[in-house]
Amino acid sequence: MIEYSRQPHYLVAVDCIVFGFDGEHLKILLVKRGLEPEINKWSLMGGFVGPSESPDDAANRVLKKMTGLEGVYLEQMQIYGEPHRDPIERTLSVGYFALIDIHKYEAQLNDDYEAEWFLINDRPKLIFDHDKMVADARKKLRYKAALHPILFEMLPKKFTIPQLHILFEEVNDTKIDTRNFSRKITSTGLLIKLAEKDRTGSKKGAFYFKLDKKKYAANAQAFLSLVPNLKV
Amino acid sequence: MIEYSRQPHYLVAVDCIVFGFDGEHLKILLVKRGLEPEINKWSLMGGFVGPSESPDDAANRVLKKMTGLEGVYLEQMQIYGEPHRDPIERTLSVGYFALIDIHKYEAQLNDDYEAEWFLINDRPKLIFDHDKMVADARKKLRYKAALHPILFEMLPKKFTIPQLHILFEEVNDTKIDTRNFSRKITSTGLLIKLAEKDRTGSKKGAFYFKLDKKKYAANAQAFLSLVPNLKV
DNA sequence: ATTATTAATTGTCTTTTTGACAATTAATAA
DNA sequence: TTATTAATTGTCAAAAAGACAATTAATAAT
Repeated sequence: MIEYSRQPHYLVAVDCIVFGFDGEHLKILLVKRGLEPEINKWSLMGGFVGPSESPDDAANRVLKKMTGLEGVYLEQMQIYGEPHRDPIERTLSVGYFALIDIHKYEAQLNDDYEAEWFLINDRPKLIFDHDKMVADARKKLRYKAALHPILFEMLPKKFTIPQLHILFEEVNDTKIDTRNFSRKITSTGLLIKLAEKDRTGSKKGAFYFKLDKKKYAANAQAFLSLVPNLKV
Repeated sequence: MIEYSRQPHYLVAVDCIVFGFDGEHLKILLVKRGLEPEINKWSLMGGFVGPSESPDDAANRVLKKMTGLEGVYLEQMQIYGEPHRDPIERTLSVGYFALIDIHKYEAQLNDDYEAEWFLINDRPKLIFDHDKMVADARKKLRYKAALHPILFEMLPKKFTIPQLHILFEEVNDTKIDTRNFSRKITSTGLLIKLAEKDRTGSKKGAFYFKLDKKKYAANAQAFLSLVPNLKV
């Protein structure tokens, strides 16, 4: 008969892959680790799950602490639980990916952490199994974004179709036809065209759009097939 | 500065939602819990994660122990980590769902566990948050099965289109047009028609099919849109 | 003032896929 | 030989997808 008391206990942590988009490229937010082992090495932002919080709570707390942001789009990915993934002591980590508007993020000065954005394709080697986590997160982001309208989370409230287009290409690492993309994205009914134009990118300027919040909430779980020739 | 030693440690468990199909209805395999608290109450099959195994290892071990089956289709769902989900001591549980061919399962006599199949829609109340887990698993099964050819895992090696049809209807809790379903499922190229017929269900008999293993392996990650008017 | 330039926006056509719908076929039972 | 039952196959219209290029709105250059 199994008894609770005989069972081993482990540390449980969360690690967050924070994605952002600077208008050109997909980026992730990394921090310099503030504790041994591997102190001062680049790492995902993470922390241990406290006694009175769920892993989801912990992930939100960590994000708040390290980015200053609340109410961030956060999604549980999977658990990383190989016995020796942390060399000091067995620690299971719940991986999350987060999507944030890079412009909202104001670096929080903090003695323990220095956070910095890196191009997803040009980032330093990370500690432990964090490189695997990033790879998994990217895959899952691609999967999810192909079917659900979540990439808006990485754009400002007002955005243009060309911005959205580049973001989709960046996430899926593929070229998408402008005309077909435009048709698809507008046919979702999720976008509301504004009178204002963004004139920073071109002479003609591109119309701003915003999300139809109501329809977005209603369609958050809808499948939308937003990427052509989908193969994941 | 955070130190490992100060951090709290928790029990980590796995719980498996085991789905099966008897030819008519979707079923789940439940066990009578063999330890306090809630001893002898119906529960998902689960167990603690041992010191030298990953959660995936633990889930496979539990399944092997309680069903006698190895190499079962197993998929990590999410972590259940509310602080007080287990009244005795904080335990985080990794939820898995498994798909097995109900006919392969031979009840393993075991002092600690009595396993039994229940109709998914007519099952006893479960302990802790296990009812929530079942609901989540069902949702995820539906989601996954709508896009990936995984339901074959619940059928024998030789199966008929009508069997598959009923299974899809059962999982999605909806009627699917026979003709359209047949067209779609065969157009995947995943099925190989056999010469033999299953004569148990009708006078005419239905041709057996088997999976094209190679194509199945290649398409396991492909999107297939197998369910009409998909809304998840 | 006119023209050149640049990027945003819009449009057409064909092919493929979907969804709605019913007739035919292969066996056994009457 | 006919009735019965479930499996199998077929058609058509609508919608979606994919390939492809012309037009437009602005500014810059002449």
